[in-house]
Amino acid sequence: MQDHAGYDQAMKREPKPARAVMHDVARLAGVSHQTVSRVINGHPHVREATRARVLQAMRQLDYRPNALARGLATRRSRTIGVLSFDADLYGPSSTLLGIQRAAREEQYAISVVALSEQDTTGSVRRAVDMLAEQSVDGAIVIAPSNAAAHAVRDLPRGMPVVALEASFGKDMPVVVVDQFAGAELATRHLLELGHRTVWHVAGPADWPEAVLRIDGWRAALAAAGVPAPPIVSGDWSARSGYAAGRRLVATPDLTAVFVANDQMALGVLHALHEAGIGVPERVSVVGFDDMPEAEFFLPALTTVRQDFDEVGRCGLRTMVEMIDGSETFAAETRVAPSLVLRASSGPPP
Amino acid sequence: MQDHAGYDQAMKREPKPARAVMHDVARLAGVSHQTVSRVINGHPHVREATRARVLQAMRQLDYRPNALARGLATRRSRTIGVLSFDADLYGPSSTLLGIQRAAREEQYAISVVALSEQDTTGSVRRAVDMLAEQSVDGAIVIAPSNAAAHAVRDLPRGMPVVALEASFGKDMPVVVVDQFAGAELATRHLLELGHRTVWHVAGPADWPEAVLRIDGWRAALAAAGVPAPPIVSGDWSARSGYAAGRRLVATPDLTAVFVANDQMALGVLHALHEAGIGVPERVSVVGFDDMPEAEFFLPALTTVRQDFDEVGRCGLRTMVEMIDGSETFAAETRVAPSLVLRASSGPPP
DNA sequence: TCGGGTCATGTGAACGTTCACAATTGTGGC
DNA sequence: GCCACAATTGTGAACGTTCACATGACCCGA
Repeated sequence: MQDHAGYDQAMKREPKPARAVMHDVARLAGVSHQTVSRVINGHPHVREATRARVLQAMRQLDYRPNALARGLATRRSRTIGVLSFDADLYGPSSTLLGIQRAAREEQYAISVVALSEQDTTGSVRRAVDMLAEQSVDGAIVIAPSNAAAHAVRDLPRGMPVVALEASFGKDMPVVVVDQFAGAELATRHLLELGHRTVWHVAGPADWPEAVLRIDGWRAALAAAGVPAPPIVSGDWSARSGYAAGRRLVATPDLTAVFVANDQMALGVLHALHEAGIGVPERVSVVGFDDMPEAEFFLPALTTVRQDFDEVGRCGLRTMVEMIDGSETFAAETRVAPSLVLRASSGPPP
Repeated sequence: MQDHAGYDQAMKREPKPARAVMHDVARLAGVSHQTVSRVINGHPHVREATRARVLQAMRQLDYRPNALARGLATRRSRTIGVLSFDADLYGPSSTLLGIQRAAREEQYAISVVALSEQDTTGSVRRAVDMLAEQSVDGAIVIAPSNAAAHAVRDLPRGMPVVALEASFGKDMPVVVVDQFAGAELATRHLLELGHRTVWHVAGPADWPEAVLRIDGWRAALAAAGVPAPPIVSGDWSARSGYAAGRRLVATPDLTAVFVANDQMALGVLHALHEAGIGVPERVSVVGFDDMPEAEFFLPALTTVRQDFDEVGRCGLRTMVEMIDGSETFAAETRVAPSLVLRASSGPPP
């Protein structure tokens, strides 16, 4: 045994302070490990004096419970997995932030896996496996595009799942901003300003969000008895918005454009400016998202505000409710969008 | 015991498929659990036929190893904690993305805690505690501001830490973009265009990054024998940039501004436009970051490009090296910035 | 004075892995 | 035909919690 001790010491590069465990606390406080456990978990039936002694011992040893061991015993990891697609876009990334903030309040840890459109089925599969192996208590999917739908199917059966900003049928709770209503709002606003029709720069066709915005736009036009002009599509990036804008400037009767997100709207503004077309004097532009920068575009962008932070928070709250087994969680939470009026929209020339 | 079985069944709301564990696989394959473990971890000395049988059994039972149990036994969680401050800014959030991508390649899980400037010492402390309890193998701090320095101190001693985009003294590895050089680059560019002097809109004074950019700007001016004009400060937001811009337009001899980030630069552009000052005809503007939108500002923004994705990747790689105990990890990794020339800078009027 | 309850605490067995150490079998050289 | 040694597999004890019970001590009403 002397030898063994020697070996141990030789192996230790630095004499690590060797984290205190529950048993150490118990010994120091003169109680059993179970009593310590009770104190930690706030069980009743612990005498005040004992509790104090235990807490004192915990402080003295700088004890921190080991979440791994706890998770193993309890079959709850208090960790929620987040599967995030296209996390480089404004929407998904701020939704993620909302989730994180809410998680911290609820004392849940968040394990994020960021996937992108280009990920192969294999890599998505592996990412999902990782979440499963970590035995997360549930998964939140920030999944605007359809690619995510596949990923969801690979999650272990019986694991609670919440979808954000998209719905994959009726088998899981969903938190969404009402895209349809938002698009209507924007389009109606332009029509009410007196524009004869409203053009649309859409997002990728395989994103439910993009489709819903198209639908809302169409509905508003239809309600006004106006035929819908052809759609120009982009990939959400400012660059693609610029490309779309270049195509639009060739349109003779163009006076109003509803762009499916702010970044593309920026590109459109750029293209219009380049073509010497004044905004809003000759063409009005309305965006979608209300990213913080939108207010300082040239001109300041009229846009539809989505409260991503709120979406994230709601998503996490719903998740926690599912985990806690209450049967009362909302099947669908709708966050209302709102129109933010700025300088980029005005009456037609 | 019959009773017990009955109780069990009564408790189960849905008959959950009861995740297979290593022992189940072992039984099905007719080997011991240890052999299964060996197969999973790719140990040598397992007969090919046995390995095949085990793999088959794993597939058949849809077995996934339990990372919690593994972590408990092995004292390695294969999880890295990320402490992110101001994750709503472009820089930190894209750095985070780089970390995540790299982590996935290295098969590490990422546990993120997003903190903001407003977080009280207490809430930061609790966040750090959470990471510690999860027994993360190490922590990466995306910590531009000084507030983070405190948090780092609370991490358990002996836990590997890497700081990104900031340095807290010499006790931990650091990955940074050379802010000083970037600022010099921008300032020199403007001077070389013929501007007599260059004004500066700086970030908050308690951010090392902001200070380094100020230093680089000053150094470039000094090298040209030009006295530095007074600094205008913002908080990185476009709004604060706009406010700074409004103050700048009052300056009579203003011909060139170096703004400490792109979002503030957007605000400055807005203010200049509002005041009827042409860019770059009358005033040149250079930003910092090169966010994707910068190319589509009006006019397209000349800026200093930081490769945040690379910073994140390097940070994670360094972290993994530290965890693996190789003594060869870099104490400081410098990522070089580069100047991106666009339309917002030109010769003075 | 006795039973039946709640309070306060302790004991040992899970949870699902890996680790340290056997134990058993096969292989090649002499 | 025997020995040293490697290859292959198995056994039981960790890892640090919580859970299910068991055990006393105490209190209250009959």
